[in-house]
Amino acid sequence: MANKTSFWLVKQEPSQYSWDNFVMDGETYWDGVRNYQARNNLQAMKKGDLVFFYHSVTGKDIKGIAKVTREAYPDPTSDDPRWVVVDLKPLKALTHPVTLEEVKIHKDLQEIALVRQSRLSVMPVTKKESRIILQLSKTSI
DNA sequence: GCCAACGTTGGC
DNA sequence: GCCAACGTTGGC
Repeated sequence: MANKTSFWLVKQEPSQYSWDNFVMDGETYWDGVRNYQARNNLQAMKKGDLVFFYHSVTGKDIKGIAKVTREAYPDPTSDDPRWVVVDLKPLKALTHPVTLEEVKIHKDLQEIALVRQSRLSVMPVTKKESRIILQLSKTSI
């Protein structure tokens, strides 16, 4: 993995758009973000960055990793120019999905935005946190 | 189903 | 510009 690669995490309710839907689509634009903080995170994504895909509400676990294939551009589902999307492509399903519970009990994941800011839907993940999540998931990239 | 944590809206 | 009221998200 390139050292400049940043990690992110996006949340989605699987009843609306699950990891399996995403894999079947092959590639998608990440639309519907209507929150400035989440939007700013989308805009900060660079092509090649890696994005954890989290199932909220049902499942509450990190299912897989996606790759940013196109940087932020205006949200085609909105007339409002403030909102943007990025293109994401599935990279790999996690061998072992990492549950919110596992994240919460890990002493080095106490500060992760997923726990601290439960309502944010697009958030940065530090390199250290990413390494731990990958370890917990028994997945290498 | 409840509620905490936020974000947004609108009256002043 | 403040703040109360309201709406939404998401964990429990």
